Amino acid sequence: MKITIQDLADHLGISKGTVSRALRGYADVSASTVERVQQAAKELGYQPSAVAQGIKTGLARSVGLILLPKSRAASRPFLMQFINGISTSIAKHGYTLTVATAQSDAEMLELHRDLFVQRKVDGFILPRTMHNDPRIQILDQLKAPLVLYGQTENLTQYSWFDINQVECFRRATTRLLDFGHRHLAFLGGDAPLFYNSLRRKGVEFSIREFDRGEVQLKVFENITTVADGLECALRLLQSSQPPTGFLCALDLSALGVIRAIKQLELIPGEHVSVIGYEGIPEGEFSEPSLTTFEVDQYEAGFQCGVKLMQLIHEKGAKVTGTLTMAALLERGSDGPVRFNSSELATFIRNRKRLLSSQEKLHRMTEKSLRN
Amino acid sequence: MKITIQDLADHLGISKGTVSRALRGYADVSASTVERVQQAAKELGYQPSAVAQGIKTGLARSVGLILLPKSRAASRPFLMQFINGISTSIAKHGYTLTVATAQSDAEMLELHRDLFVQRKVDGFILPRTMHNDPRIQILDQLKAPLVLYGQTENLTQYSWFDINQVECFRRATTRLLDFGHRHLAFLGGDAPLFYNSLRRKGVEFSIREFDRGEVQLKVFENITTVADGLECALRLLQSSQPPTGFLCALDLSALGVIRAIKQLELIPGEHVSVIGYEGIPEGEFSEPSLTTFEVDQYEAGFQCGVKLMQLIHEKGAKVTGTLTMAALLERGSDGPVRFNSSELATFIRNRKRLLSSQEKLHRMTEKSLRN
DNA sequence: AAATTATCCGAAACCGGTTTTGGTAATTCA
DNA sequence: TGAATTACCAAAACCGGTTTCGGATAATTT
Repeated sequence: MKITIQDLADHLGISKGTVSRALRGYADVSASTVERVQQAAKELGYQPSAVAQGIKTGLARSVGLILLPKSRAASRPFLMQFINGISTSIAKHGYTLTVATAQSDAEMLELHRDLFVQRKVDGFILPRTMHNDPRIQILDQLKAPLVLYGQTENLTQYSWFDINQVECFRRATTRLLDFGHRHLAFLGGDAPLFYNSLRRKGVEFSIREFDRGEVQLKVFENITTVADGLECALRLLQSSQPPTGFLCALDLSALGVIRAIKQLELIPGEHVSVIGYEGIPEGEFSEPSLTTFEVDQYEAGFQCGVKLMQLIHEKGAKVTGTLTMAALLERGSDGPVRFNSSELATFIRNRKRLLSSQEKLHRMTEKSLRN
Repeated sequence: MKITIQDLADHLGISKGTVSRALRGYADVSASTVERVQQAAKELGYQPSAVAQGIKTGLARSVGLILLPKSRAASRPFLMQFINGISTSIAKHGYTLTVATAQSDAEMLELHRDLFVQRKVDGFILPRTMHNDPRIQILDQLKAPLVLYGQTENLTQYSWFDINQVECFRRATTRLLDFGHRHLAFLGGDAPLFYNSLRRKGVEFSIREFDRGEVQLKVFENITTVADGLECALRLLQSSQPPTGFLCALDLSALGVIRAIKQLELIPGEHVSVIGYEGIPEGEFSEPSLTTFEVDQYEAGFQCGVKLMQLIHEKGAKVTGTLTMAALLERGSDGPVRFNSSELATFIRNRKRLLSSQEKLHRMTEKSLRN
C-alpha cells in the first residue's frame, strides 16, 4: 500500500540511491533522470518518510511547544494565533509543531528533556519565561536549540522575541498621569514570570520620569484572575486613599477591577480608570470596553519560529533578540480624572446613603416609561 | 554527545540486539541482564530515538490535528483544553500531538495527506466536521485512522465523539417555551458544518413536541460573529413580529444579540431572552451574563485521543461513537416572557418617543446624586 | 589515437533502532 | 550418562531513507 523509495526505483529501473539523489537535488544526476524521477514520484504519490529521513539526518523536523494548561491566564487568547504563527513560519522548512501539555512544573521539565532525548523534536519554543527559567537550564545541558518568547536573565546567550512591555506600561502610566491621575495601583501578575517585573518596571519608570513628588503608587502581585482583580480593587477602592487609576498586568484582572468599580456603583472610565494588557477578546465586550495593549500573537509565534529555524539550520548562527511594540487600544475604561483620591473616597462613602434615593427615582422612571 | 543503543551496548559489553530486547521486555533475556540494562540506561540517560524506532515499527507515535485559524468562531476557547485532553490521553501511549495550521480548505486537505504520507503522524483527529467532509474522503483513501469530533453522514464507519447538541437545543428551546415565549428565532452558525443542522434539529424537535400551533420560529444561518448577531437581532427586533426568545448556535452571536437588545434600550433576560451554546469565557462577563451550554473541551479531546489510540493499536478494533451532554449554565440572559411579540413590537416602537423623557429624568437623577 | 576529464549512476555503507535466526551453555529428562 | 530441552545472547537482516565510493561511458584535450 505505502510506496517506498525502493518501489519507485524498481518502477523506474534505477537504483534507490539515484532516486534519492535526484529528489534531493544532487548535481551528479542527469537532468533527464531528475525529470523522470520527479514525474514518477508525483504520479505514484511518493513522498519520502520523514521518519526514515530523520534517522540519517538526525533531525525530526519538528519543534516542541509545551504548555501548562492549569495556568489559565496564559492560555486562552494567546494560543491559536501563536500556534498559527509558529506553524506558518516553520512549515517553510518542512517542519511541524509538536504540542504537549504538562500538569505540573516537574512534568513540564521532564517533557522537555524526554522529547529532545527521544529525538521527537529538534528544538523548543519557550513561552512565559520565568526568572532563572529551569527549562533553559535543562535544555542548555542538552545543547537543545531554543527560542524564548519573553525575556530573562543572560539574554545574550539565547534567541528571543518579546513585546517591549516596559515601554507599554510606561506609556500606559504616562497616559494616566496625563489624564491627571495621581493615585495609581499596579496589579501585577504571576510573580515568578519574568514579564511581571518588566511591566512593573515600566510603571515605575514612568512615574520617576514624571515625578513632582505627588504621585502615589501601590503595587500588588499575583493578581491573575477576574476574581483576584475584583477582590483587590474592592479593597483598595474602599480604603481611605483609593487609587483613581489601575494599571493591570493582565486583561483578566482589569476586567475584575471594572467589575469592582461597577459593584460600587461607580462608572469605569469616569470615576476610576483602568488599563489592561494583552488584548483578550473579553475586553472588547465588557462595559465599558477595556483600554489595553493588543499583542500580536501571530507575529510573536512567527518570529519565534523563524529564529528557531535559523538556530537549527544555519550552523554557527548567532542568537538574536527582537523587541517590538504592542498597539494601544484606546477604549472606554480610562479617561480624565474626575475626582482625586480623597474626593473619590468621600464619594464612595456617601454613595450608600444615596443609593436608596436613587432606587426610588429609578422606579419612578420605570413606571413613567411603562405607560 | 548523544548516546545511542550501541554506546549502551558497548558500555555493558553486550550486543545492541540484547539491549533492545531487554528494554522492550522480551522473554529471552535473563532477569539480571534486564536489570543491568535498565540500570545503565537510567545512569547514562539513554532513551531510544523515536525516529529510529519509527522506521522499523512504521509508526511516528504522533497524531495530527490541523486547524483553520481563519475560522474565528471555532478556535478560541476550544483550543487549549481540547489540546490538553488529547495530549493527556495519548501521552499514556508515548504519543505526542502534531498541530499544524492551514490558511485555506485546500491547504488543509493537502496537509492531511502530506502529514500521513510522510509518516509524520499515525492518525488524525478531525474537529468541526462538515457535511460530506472532504478530509474524511482523503483519509479514507489513505486508510488513515481518524476520529471525528462531531458527527457527519455514515457515522457507523468512523469513531467519533460529540456533544448531544440536538438534546441541548431541544432543552434550550423547551426552556424558553416553558418561560412562555412563543416567538422564537434560531441563529444558526456556519452552514457547511454539521453541528449547524443538529442544533437546528433540536429546536425544531422541541417545537414539534410542544406545538399547539402557537409557536413561531424564524431560522437564520451563517450568523457566526458578534457583529452578525447584532445586525440580525436589530433587524428582527424592529420588525413587526419580533421574537421574544433567541436561540443562538454560538455564544458569539448570542453576545451580539445581547448588544442589540441593549442598543434598543431593552433589558436582556427581561424583555428578550437569549440562550447561547459553547460556554466561552466572554459569556460570563457580559451583562447580563449569558445563559449557555458549557462544553467540556478537555473531555472531548481526551475521548478523541482514547478512541484514536484504540484504532491505531488494537488491530481489528471496532469503531465507536460517543454522545455526551453539555451542562446548561442558567445565567442572566433569559427568563419568563414579559411581553408577547406584538406587545414587544409596540414597546419598541414607542420607545424612541419615551427616550427623550427618560433622558430628562436620568439627568435629574444624576444631579440629585451628585450632591 | 591515446590520455584525461566529466558525467552519470550502481553498489554499498550507514543512520539507530527492532526482530529474526542460530548457536552455545546450562538444565532437564530418559 | 547421553539426548533433548531450555535459557540466553551474539550476529545478522531489516526498516526506508541518505550519502559515499568507485566504475563505466562519453566527451574533451593533447
